[in-house]
Amino acid sequence: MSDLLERLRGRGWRMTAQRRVVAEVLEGDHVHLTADEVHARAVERLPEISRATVYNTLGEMVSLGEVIEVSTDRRAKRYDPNAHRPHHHLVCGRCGAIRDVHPSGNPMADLPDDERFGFTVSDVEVTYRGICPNCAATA
Amino acid sequence: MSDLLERLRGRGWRMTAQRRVVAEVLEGDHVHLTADEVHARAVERLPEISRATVYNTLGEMVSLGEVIEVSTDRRAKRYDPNAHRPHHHLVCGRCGAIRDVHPSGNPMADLPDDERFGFTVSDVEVTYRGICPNCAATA
DNA sequence: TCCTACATTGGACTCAATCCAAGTCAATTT
DNA sequence: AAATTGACTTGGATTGAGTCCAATGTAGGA
Repeated sequence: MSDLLERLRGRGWRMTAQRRVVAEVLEGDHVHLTADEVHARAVERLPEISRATVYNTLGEMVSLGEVIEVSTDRRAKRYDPNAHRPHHHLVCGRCGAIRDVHPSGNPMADLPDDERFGFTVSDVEVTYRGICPNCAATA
Repeated sequence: MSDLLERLRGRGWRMTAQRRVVAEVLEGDHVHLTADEVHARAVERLPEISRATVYNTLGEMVSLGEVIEVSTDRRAKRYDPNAHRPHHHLVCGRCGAIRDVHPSGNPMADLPDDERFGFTVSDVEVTYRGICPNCAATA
Protein backbone atom coordinates (compact mmCIF):
# COMPACT_ATOMS: atom_id res chain seq x y z
CA MET A 1 0.00 0.00 0.00
CA SER A 2 2.24 2.77 1.20
CA ASP A 3 5.04 2.75 -1.27
CA LEU A 4 6.57 5.94 0.06
CA LEU A 5 6.30 4.76 3.64
CA GLU A 6 8.07 1.51 2.74
CA ARG A 7 10.88 3.34 1.03
CA LEU A 8 11.37 5.59 4.02
CA ARG A 9 11.27 2.73 6.48
CA GLY A 10 13.84 0.90 4.36
CA ARG A 11 16.23 3.77 4.89
CA GLY A 12 16.18 3.31 8.66
CA TRP A 13 14.17 6.44 9.11
CA ARG A 14 13.02 6.86 12.69
CA MET A 15 9.27 6.36 12.61
CA THR A 16 6.79 8.47 14.52
CA ALA A 17 3.04 8.89 14.27
CA GLN A 18 3.53 12.30 12.65
CA ARG A 19 5.92 11.06 9.99
CA ARG A 20 3.71 8.12 9.15
CA VAL A 21 0.69 10.36 8.67
CA VAL A 22 2.57 12.79 6.44
CA ALA A 23 3.84 9.93 4.29
CA GLU A 24 0.36 8.47 4.01
CA VAL A 25 -1.14 11.77 2.95
CA LEU A 26 1.35 11.98 0.09
CA GLU A 27 0.48 8.64 -1.54
CA GLY A 28 -0.72 8.58 -5.12
CA ASP A 29 -0.17 9.77 -8.68
CA HIS A 30 -0.34 13.39 -9.77
CA VAL A 31 -0.25 14.36 -6.10
CA HIS A 32 1.13 17.86 -5.65
CA LEU A 33 -0.01 19.19 -2.31
CA THR A 34 1.20 22.32 -0.56
CA ALA A 35 2.57 22.04 2.98
CA ASP A 36 -0.64 23.57 4.24
CA GLU A 37 -2.79 21.07 2.38
CA VAL A 38 -0.65 18.25 3.74
CA HIS A 39 -1.11 19.70 7.20
CA ALA A 40 -4.89 19.99 6.80
CA ARG A 41 -5.17 16.36 5.75
CA ALA A 42 -2.75 15.18 8.40
CA VAL A 43 -4.78 16.92 11.10
CA GLU A 44 -7.79 14.80 10.17
CA ARG A 45 -5.88 11.72 11.23
CA LEU A 46 -3.73 13.19 13.98
CA PRO A 47 -5.33 16.37 15.32
CA GLU A 48 -2.35 17.60 17.31
CA ILE A 49 0.25 17.57 14.52
CA SER A 50 1.88 20.97 14.08
CA ARG A 51 2.71 22.90 10.95
CA ALA A 52 6.38 22.99 11.92
CA THR A 53 6.50 19.20 11.97
CA VAL A 54 4.88 18.99 8.56
CA TYR A 55 7.51 21.39 7.22
CA ASN A 56 10.32 19.47 8.92
CA THR A 57 9.08 16.12 7.68
CA LEU A 58 8.53 17.23 4.11
CA GLY A 59 11.97 18.83 4.13
CA GLU A 60 13.55 15.60 5.21
CA MET A 61 11.74 13.52 2.65
CA VAL A 62 13.10 15.92 0.07
CA SER A 63 16.66 15.57 1.40
CA LEU A 64 16.31 11.82 1.28
CA GLY A 65 15.29 12.13 -2.35
CA GLU A 66 11.96 10.40 -1.78
CA VAL A 67 9.84 13.46 -2.48
CA ILE A 68 10.37 16.27 -4.97
CA GLU A 69 9.77 19.91 -4.20
CA VAL A 70 7.92 21.67 -6.99
CA SER A 71 7.97 25.45 -7.11
CA THR A 72 6.21 26.42 -10.31
CA ASP A 73 4.93 29.76 -9.20
CA ARG A 74 5.26 32.26 -6.40
CA ARG A 75 2.59 30.53 -4.37
CA ALA A 76 3.37 27.79 -1.86
CA LYS A 77 5.77 24.99 -2.80
CA ARG A 78 4.16 21.68 -3.69
CA TYR A 79 5.38 18.21 -2.78
CA ASP A 80 5.47 15.39 -5.31
CA PRO A 81 5.98 11.81 -4.07
CA ASN A 82 6.68 10.64 -7.62
CA ALA A 83 10.46 10.77 -7.13
CA HIS A 84 11.26 7.39 -8.68
CA ARG A 85 10.53 8.31 -12.29
CA PRO A 86 12.03 11.41 -13.88
CA HIS A 87 9.37 13.76 -15.19
CA HIS A 88 8.48 17.37 -15.80
CA HIS A 89 5.40 19.46 -15.06
CA LEU A 90 2.46 21.02 -16.82
CA VAL A 91 0.96 23.86 -14.81
CA CYS A 92 -2.31 25.75 -15.07
CA GLY A 93 -1.58 29.45 -14.87
CA ARG A 94 -5.04 30.17 -13.53
CA CYS A 95 -5.67 27.66 -10.74
CA GLY A 96 -2.18 26.26 -10.23
CA ALA A 97 -3.15 22.63 -10.97
CA ILE A 98 -0.18 20.45 -11.89
CA ARG A 99 0.17 17.29 -13.98
CA ASP A 100 3.26 15.14 -14.34
CA VAL A 101 4.42 14.87 -17.96
CA HIS A 102 7.09 12.89 -19.80
CA PRO A 103 8.15 14.82 -22.90
CA SER A 104 10.32 13.15 -25.49
CA GLY A 105 13.65 14.81 -26.27
CA ASN A 106 16.68 15.37 -24.10
CA PRO A 107 17.05 19.02 -23.16
CA MET A 108 20.31 18.26 -21.34
CA ALA A 109 21.92 17.41 -24.69
CA ASP A 110 20.50 20.58 -26.23
CA LEU A 111 22.71 22.93 -24.25
CA PRO A 112 25.93 23.45 -26.23
CA ASP A 113 29.24 23.66 -24.40
CA ASP A 114 29.78 27.27 -25.35
CA GLU A 115 26.55 28.14 -23.56
CA ARG A 116 27.52 26.50 -20.30
CA PHE A 117 29.73 29.35 -19.14
CA GLY A 118 31.96 26.99 -17.20
CA PHE A 119 29.07 25.72 -15.07
CA THR A 120 28.85 22.08 -14.02
CA VAL A 121 25.31 21.46 -15.19
CA SER A 122 23.58 18.75 -13.19
CA ASP A 123 19.90 19.06 -13.88
CA VAL A 124 17.24 20.40 -16.23
CA GLU A 125 13.72 21.31 -15.34
CA VAL A 126 11.06 21.80 -17.98
CA THR A 127 7.82 23.55 -17.08
CA TYR A 128 4.95 23.72 -19.52
CA ARG A 129 2.42 26.44 -18.81
CA GLY A 130 -1.14 26.80 -20.01
CA ILE A 131 -4.77 26.69 -18.96
CA CYS A 132 -6.41 23.50 -17.72
CA PRO A 133 -9.69 22.34 -19.30
CA ASN A 134 -11.54 23.13 -16.12
CA CYS A 135 -10.42 26.76 -16.02
CA ALA A 136 -10.91 27.11 -19.78
CA ALA A 137 -14.57 26.13 -19.32
CA THR A 138 -14.99 28.71 -16.55
CA ALA A 139 -13.45 31.47 -18.66
CA MET B 1 21.67 54.13 -25.50
CA SER B 2 18.82 53.01 -23.42
CA ASP B 3 17.16 50.45 -25.54
CA LEU B 4 14.60 49.53 -22.91
CA LEU B 5 13.83 53.16 -22.23
CA GLU B 6 13.25 53.78 -25.93
CA ARG B 7 10.92 50.85 -26.22
CA LEU B 8 8.90 52.04 -23.25
CA ARG B 9 8.73 55.60 -24.49
CA GLY B 10 7.57 54.32 -27.86
CA ARG B 11 4.58 52.74 -26.17
CA GLY B 12 3.38 56.10 -24.88
CA TRP B 13 4.36 55.22 -21.37
CA ARG B 14 4.01 58.19 -19.04
CA MET B 15 7.58 59.11 -18.10
CA THR B 16 8.67 60.07 -14.61
CA ALA B 17 12.08 60.40 -13.00
CA GLN B 18 11.47 57.16 -11.10
CA ARG B 19 10.53 55.14 -14.15
CA ARG B 20 13.48 56.45 -16.11
CA VAL B 21 15.89 55.48 -13.35
CA VAL B 22 14.46 51.98 -13.04
CA ALA B 23 14.70 51.46 -16.79
CA GLU B 24 18.30 52.70 -16.81
CA VAL B 25 19.30 50.37 -14.00
CA LEU B 26 18.03 47.41 -16.02
CA GLU B 27 20.13 48.02 -19.14
CA GLY B 28 22.54 45.34 -20.31
CA ASP B 29 23.05 41.66 -21.08
CA HIS B 30 22.81 38.88 -18.53
CA VAL B 31 21.20 41.36 -16.16
CA HIS B 32 19.02 39.61 -13.59
CA LEU B 33 18.56 41.89 -10.63
CA THR B 34 16.15 41.43 -7.75
CA ALA B 35 13.68 44.20 -6.95
CA ASP B 36 15.81 45.09 -3.95
CA GLU B 37 18.96 45.31 -6.00
CA VAL B 38 17.17 47.51 -8.51
CA HIS B 39 16.00 49.69 -5.65
CA ALA B 40 19.51 49.93 -4.18
CA ARG B 41 20.95 51.07 -7.52
CA ALA B 42 18.06 53.39 -8.23
CA VAL B 43 18.53 55.11 -4.87
CA GLU B 44 22.06 56.05 -5.89
CA ARG B 45 20.63 58.18 -8.68
CA LEU B 46 17.37 59.25 -7.08
CA PRO B 47 17.63 59.00 -3.29
CA GLU B 48 13.93 59.41 -2.53
CA ILE B 49 12.60 56.61 -4.74
CA SER B 50 10.54 54.12 -2.75
CA ARG B 51 10.48 50.36 -2.82
CA ALA B 52 6.76 50.38 -3.70
CA THR B 53 7.49 52.38 -6.83
CA VAL B 54 10.23 50.00 -7.88
CA TYR B 55 7.81 47.10 -7.47
CA ASN B 56 5.07 48.94 -9.36
CA THR B 57 7.37 49.94 -12.16
CA LEU B 58 8.92 46.51 -12.61
CA GLY B 59 5.44 44.99 -12.56
CA GLU B 60 4.33 47.27 -15.34
CA MET B 61 7.37 46.63 -17.48
CA VAL B 62 6.54 42.95 -17.14
CA SER B 63 2.90 43.53 -18.18
CA LEU B 64 4.10 45.49 -21.17
CA GLY B 65 6.26 42.53 -22.12
CA GLU B 66 9.44 44.59 -22.04
CA VAL B 67 10.95 42.81 -19.05
CA ILE B 68 10.75 39.16 -18.03
CA GLU B 69 10.21 37.99 -14.50
CA VAL B 70 12.53 35.12 -13.59
CA SER B 71 11.72 33.02 -10.56
CA THR B 72 14.25 30.22 -10.50
CA ASP B 73 14.26 29.61 -6.79
CA ARG B 74 12.40 30.51 -3.64
CA ARG B 75 14.48 33.63 -3.20
CA ALA B 76 13.50 36.99 -4.66
CA LYS B 77 12.23 37.24 -8.24
CA ARG B 78 14.73 38.59 -10.75
CA TYR B 79 14.06 40.94 -13.63
CA ASP B 80 15.50 40.33 -17.08
CA PRO B 81 15.38 43.13 -19.67
CA ASN B 82 16.26 40.68 -22.45
CA ALA B 83 12.64 40.28 -23.52
CA HIS B 84 13.22 40.62 -27.27
CA ARG B 85 14.94 37.30 -27.80
CA PRO B 86 13.47 34.05 -26.48
CA HIS B 87 15.85 32.26 -24.14
CA HIS B 88 16.11 30.03 -21.12
CA HIS B 89 18.20 30.14 -17.96
CA LEU B 90 21.17 28.46 -16.38
CA VAL B 91 21.20 28.92 -12.61
CA CYS B 92 23.87 28.36 -9.97
CA GLY B 93 22.32 26.43 -7.11
CA ARG B 94 24.85 27.83 -4.68
CA CYS B 95 24.95 31.57 -5.29
CA GLY B 96 21.89 32.05 -7.49
CA ALA B 97 23.82 33.55 -10.43
CA ILE B 98 21.92 33.36 -13.72
CA ARG B 99 23.04 33.24 -17.37
CA ASP B 100 20.80 33.46 -20.42
CA VAL B 101 21.11 30.39 -22.66
CA HIS B 102 19.74 29.40 -26.05
CA PRO B 103 19.49 25.60 -26.21
CA SER B 104 18.78 23.89 -29.52
CA GLY B 105 15.70 21.71 -29.71
CA ASN B 106 12.04 22.57 -29.38
CA PRO B 107 10.60 21.32 -26.10
CA MET B 108 7.13 22.52 -27.11
CA ALA B 109 7.07 19.90 -29.85
CA ASP B 110 8.26 17.25 -27.41
CA LEU B 111 5.06 17.16 -25.40
CA PRO B 112 2.74 14.58 -27.00
CA ASP B 113 -0.97 15.28 -27.21
CA ASP B 114 -1.84 12.47 -24.86
CA GLU B 115 0.28 14.15 -22.18
CA ARG B 116 -1.47 17.49 -22.44
CA PHE B 117 -4.48 16.45 -20.37
CA GLY B 118 -6.74 18.83 -22.28
CA PHE B 119 -4.64 21.86 -21.34
CA THR B 120 -4.11 24.70 -23.79
CA VAL B 121 -0.32 24.83 -23.55
CA SER B 122 1.07 28.26 -24.31
CA ASP B 123 4.61 28.33 -23.01
CA VAL B 124 7.62 26.25 -21.99
CA GLU B 125 10.33 27.24 -19.58
CA VAL B 126 13.60 25.35 -19.37
CA THR B 127 15.84 25.83 -16.37
CA TYR B 128 19.31 24.31 -16.25
CA ARG B 129 20.76 23.96 -12.78
CA GLY B 130 24.35 23.51 -11.71
CA ILE B 131 27.30 25.15 -10.03
CA CYS B 132 29.02 28.19 -11.49
CA PRO B 133 32.81 28.17 -11.95
CA ASN B 134 33.18 30.73 -9.21
CA CYS B 135 31.36 28.66 -6.60
CA ALA B 136 33.06 25.48 -7.79
CA ALA B 137 36.43 27.10 -7.06
CA THR B 138 35.28 28.08 -3.57
CA ALA B 139 34.04 24.56 -2.81
C1' DT C 1 -1.28 78.08 -16.41
C1' DC C 2 -4.62 74.94 -14.74
C1' DC C 3 -6.56 70.44 -14.30
C1' DT C 4 -6.92 65.82 -13.51
C1' DA C 5 -5.94 61.25 -14.21
C1' DC C 6 -2.21 58.81 -13.26
C1' DA C 7 2.10 58.01 -10.36
C1' DT C 8 4.54 57.94 -5.90
C1' DT C 9 5.05 57.26 -1.04
C1' DG C 10 5.79 54.77 3.34
C1' DG C 11 3.86 52.22 6.61
C1' DA C 12 0.85 48.46 7.63
C1' DC C 13 -0.22 44.03 6.22
C1' DT C 14 -0.08 39.16 4.11
C1' DC C 15 1.61 34.80 3.22
C1' DA C 16 4.86 31.12 3.16
C1' DA C 17 8.42 29.48 5.49
C1' DT C 18 12.07 29.23 9.09
C1' DC C 19 13.83 29.46 13.80
C1' DC C 20 14.08 28.28 18.55
C1' DA C 21 13.92 26.73 23.31
C1' DA C 22 11.28 23.69 25.90
C1' DG C 23 8.95 19.43 26.16
C1' DT C 24 8.25 14.58 24.37
C1' DC C 25 9.26 10.06 22.76
C1' DA C 26 11.33 5.94 19.84
C1' DA C 27 14.56 2.86 20.09
C1' DT C 28 18.75 1.24 22.14
C1' DT C 29 21.04 -0.20 26.35
C1' DT C 30 21.16 -2.27 30.76
C1' DA D 1 10.98 -3.88 31.82
C1' DA D 2 13.04 0.42 33.11
C1' DA D 3 16.40 3.74 32.17
C1' DT D 4 18.58 6.49 28.97
C1' DT D 5 19.41 9.69 25.33
C1' DG D 6 19.61 11.81 21.13
C1' DA D 7 16.34 12.68 17.87
C1' DC D 8 11.60 14.53 17.10
C1' DT D 9 7.71 17.76 18.00
C1' DT D 10 5.56 21.96 19.39
C1' DG D 11 3.65 26.67 18.90
C1' DG D 12 4.83 31.12 19.06
C1' DA D 13 8.00 34.52 17.37
C1' DT D 14 10.49 35.96 13.43
C1' DT D 15 11.94 36.65 8.69
C1' DG D 16 11.67 37.85 3.76
C1' DA D 17 9.45 39.03 -0.21
C1' DG D 18 5.86 41.21 -1.87
C1' DT D 19 1.20 43.64 -1.84
C1' DC D 20 -2.16 47.13 -0.35
C1' DC D 21 -3.88 51.60 0.53
C1' DA D 22 -5.04 56.38 1.58
C1' DA D 23 -2.73 60.61 1.21
C1' DT D 24 0.16 63.40 -1.63
C1' DG D 25 2.59 64.80 -5.81
C1' DT D 26 3.08 65.56 -10.83
C1' DA D 27 3.24 64.81 -16.23
C1' DG D 28 1.24 66.23 -20.01
C1' DG D 29 -2.95 67.73 -22.36
C1' DA D 30 -6.45 71.70 -22.84
